[in-house]
Amino acid sequence: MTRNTQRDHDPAELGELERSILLIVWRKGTLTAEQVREDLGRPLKDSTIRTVLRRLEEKGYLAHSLDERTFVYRPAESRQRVASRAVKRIVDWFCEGSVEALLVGMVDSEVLGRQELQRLAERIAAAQKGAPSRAKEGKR
Amino acid sequence: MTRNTQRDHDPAELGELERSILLIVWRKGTLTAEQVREDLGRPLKDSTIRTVLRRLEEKGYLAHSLDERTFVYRPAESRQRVASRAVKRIVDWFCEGSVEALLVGMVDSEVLGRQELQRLAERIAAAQKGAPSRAKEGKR
DNA sequence: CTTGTGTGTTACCGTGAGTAACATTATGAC
DNA sequence: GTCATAATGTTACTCACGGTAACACACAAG
Repeated sequence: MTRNTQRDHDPAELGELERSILLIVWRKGTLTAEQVREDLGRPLKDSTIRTVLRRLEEKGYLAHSLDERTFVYRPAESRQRVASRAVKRIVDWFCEGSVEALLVGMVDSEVLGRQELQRLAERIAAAQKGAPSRAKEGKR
Repeated sequence: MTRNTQRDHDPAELGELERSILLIVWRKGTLTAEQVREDLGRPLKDSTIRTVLRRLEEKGYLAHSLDERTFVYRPAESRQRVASRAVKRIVDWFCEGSVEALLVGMVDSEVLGRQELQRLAERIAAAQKGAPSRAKEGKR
């Protein structure tokens, strides 16, 4: 009992290779380890790729099914969903839950430009009309 | 040369203890190692606290000055600023830079409620008026 | 039955964070 | 001057995790 507070499988606890591979899977939709290896621009051994894929699946980011006896991996969660959770974590950690404070900070530190903010406002307005009230039903 | 792509000192690369301590410093403003130790609810040795404080300073999150010969720590960066960078990292990693996509995802996964979104839109609108055009000058 | 193509298992290494002991220095009291 | 005290400085151990991969095993095709 030392550093283990509750590290379940929170997002963003990914290494660079893991992230790269996850991105590839998200981009392609479904693919095999071999295809991932080709897509990556790096000279990594086949077993390396498979190890990472397995770990990603263990962590809940990927899922796989069999095609003949070949593993075909698929995302288990959408990119946005994972990103959202990661952001939520950060907001919780550093902003004590206030998304607004976060946004303000983002503008202050130039992470978010005013133009983007502008478009964001428009998008939000549009979304507000486009889908009056749900955010609770299908959850996709 | 293996996993070293460009890990400078990006935010969110913090452990739990580091985060806790950082939060305390942000909350209190300025304090000594001993005060941090008291504020934390955990029975940690004095040297532990100081090691973490030193590491946080090395990473650029804290700064200190001397009061008599005692270190008085202070945040080197605001909570929001750090959070913003962390979010930006995530957006870059997972959303290929699109903040909009992120927001959409956050609503979809119920991380961000529609009400919050509403208020957010208002805030953004207000900010737009409050400070017509800058985001490039003082950077605080 | 051998070969090829996949998967399963296991492991080594480096780094970072948690944790802390031990050494050193400066200062004020005697 | 010396000693105790209160800081800081230095160093280190351990564990978990991620990068990387070798090697073993299984099974289908020829």
